[in-house]
Amino acid sequence: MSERRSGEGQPDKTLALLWRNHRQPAADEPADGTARKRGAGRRPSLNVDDVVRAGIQLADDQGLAAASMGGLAKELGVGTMTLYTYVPSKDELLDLMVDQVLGERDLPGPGESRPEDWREQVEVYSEQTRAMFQRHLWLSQVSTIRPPVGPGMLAGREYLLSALLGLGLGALETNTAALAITTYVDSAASLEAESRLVERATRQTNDAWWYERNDLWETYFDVDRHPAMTAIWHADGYQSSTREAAADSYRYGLDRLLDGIETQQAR
Amino acid sequence: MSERRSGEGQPDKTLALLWRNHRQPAADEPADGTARKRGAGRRPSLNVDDVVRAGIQLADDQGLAAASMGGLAKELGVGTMTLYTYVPSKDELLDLMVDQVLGERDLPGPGESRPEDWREQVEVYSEQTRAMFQRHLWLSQVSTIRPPVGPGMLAGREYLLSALLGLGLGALETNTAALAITTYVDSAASLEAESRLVERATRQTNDAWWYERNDLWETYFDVDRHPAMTAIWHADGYQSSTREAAADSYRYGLDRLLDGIETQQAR
DNA sequence: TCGAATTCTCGTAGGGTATACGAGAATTTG
DNA sequence: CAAATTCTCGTATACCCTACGAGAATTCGA
Repeated sequence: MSERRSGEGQPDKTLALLWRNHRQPAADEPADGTARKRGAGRRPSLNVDDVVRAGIQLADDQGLAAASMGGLAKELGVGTMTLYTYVPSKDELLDLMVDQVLGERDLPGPGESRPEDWREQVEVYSEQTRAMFQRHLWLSQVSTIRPPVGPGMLAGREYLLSALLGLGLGALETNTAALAITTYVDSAASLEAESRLVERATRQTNDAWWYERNDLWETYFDVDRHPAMTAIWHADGYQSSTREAAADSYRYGLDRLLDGIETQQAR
Repeated sequence: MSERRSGEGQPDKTLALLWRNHRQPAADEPADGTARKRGAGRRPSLNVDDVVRAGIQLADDQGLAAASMGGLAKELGVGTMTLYTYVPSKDELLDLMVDQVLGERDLPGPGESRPEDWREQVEVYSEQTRAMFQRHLWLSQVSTIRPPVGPGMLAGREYLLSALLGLGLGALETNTAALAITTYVDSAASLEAESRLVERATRQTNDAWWYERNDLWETYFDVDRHPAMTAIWHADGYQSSTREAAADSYRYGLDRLLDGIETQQAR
């Protein structure tokens, strides 16, 4: 791996793989990387979808680290290097896995029925994205800086933009708002998933982890240096459950963000 | 490493290391893990701060992967295992590095001068945090689910809470709002840093990366399935620079989030 | 029917990672 | 000048990804 998920190879091949099940290129060329002339030569024992599916399954069940090329090959009952017949590299496989699960979100396409209120439409995006992260906790460990530009990712972007278009904000502001919302929603959902992952890996709840550090407050905490925290503490501002606090702050932040965007409408 | 940064060891030792330069425990016990009785025995050639400083430096210059125990030891001119005299594990070293840079943010403490407007105070937090991520890009690769509970982290939390206290929102809502703000600010700053990191590692700007994928639009993009994206495109809603788009959306999202929180005040 | 061409299969080898263990070196104390 | 104490660090283990190239399977053309 270069450093971590670059997608360096040839972009053409990568795109062909990502869009392999959306036969758009009407040209007679087989677009390569997905369809072969099926003539001479040994028959393949797998196909790309098999590998992607198995990768997702393994990462779901045993964590992203278990979805190594070696582990995956063992799972599929082939030699490690055989996988490279179907997928050019581990990075590209990860791209395929990510776009696959992005596409599994149940978001209405153009023309399909959806809530009337734009805020409720954004809620749908938020809930579907959170659910996706919960189903596939390993997503929280994957960089999204250079996302797989496949059908799954594009469908998500399309839906969110379509939800905001009704606000009549102007093209540039609509796009900016959509970026801000995805930054918030995707990041918060990712943190939620990462939290569960850590709990699973350490076999310790985050509440228990904090509890273990309780003598911090007696031994090291200096009340004079932390008057605000002390005030909140005495006013019962801290919730007992880390998970609930995170969920509440997520909902609160999203609602306030949408409040703010709504106000721009009347500007 | 267990899986990724857990902080499993004994919490007492970990806390003693984190707070090693804040001599609070007035008891005669040397709190262990940081101070020794300095009697018999070979003299140490380093101390904890040396190791932490060198770790930060190396991660800044060559990336987090280069700051391995082996690489760090070479840098310091000692054997790899020597480092374990000063630091119990790689995970704990990372905690120390993180708390160190968290503490480097220039945030006014209690009683120190600061802007009057609460929004400007939040801006200070935002800008200082962004600058920190830019100085130490590797922070974007470190999990914050179980942060180092040291002086640096606590100072940041204290400052943000103190900025929000003036709003008079009630203890619980104040805390929830602070969590929402850190989620947004820290995540966005982290994404910004990660973006630069990827550009550095691949020696390719993100704009160039997108440009390489331009024939997506001709070859695979289906206008009928993506009317909203198409509309935004035709209305010049897309910016040419990825970096600028991210910066704009960051500022926009933070402003709208604070708008929304401000409205709650009058409720 | 039988090369030739094509395509898939996968063992080996190389350069990384963190850290448990235990022997040896350095220093002070009695 | 031993004994006690503390720091130093080589070795060994078990992973990771993937370049390379030899071998196996299959079909096509003559």
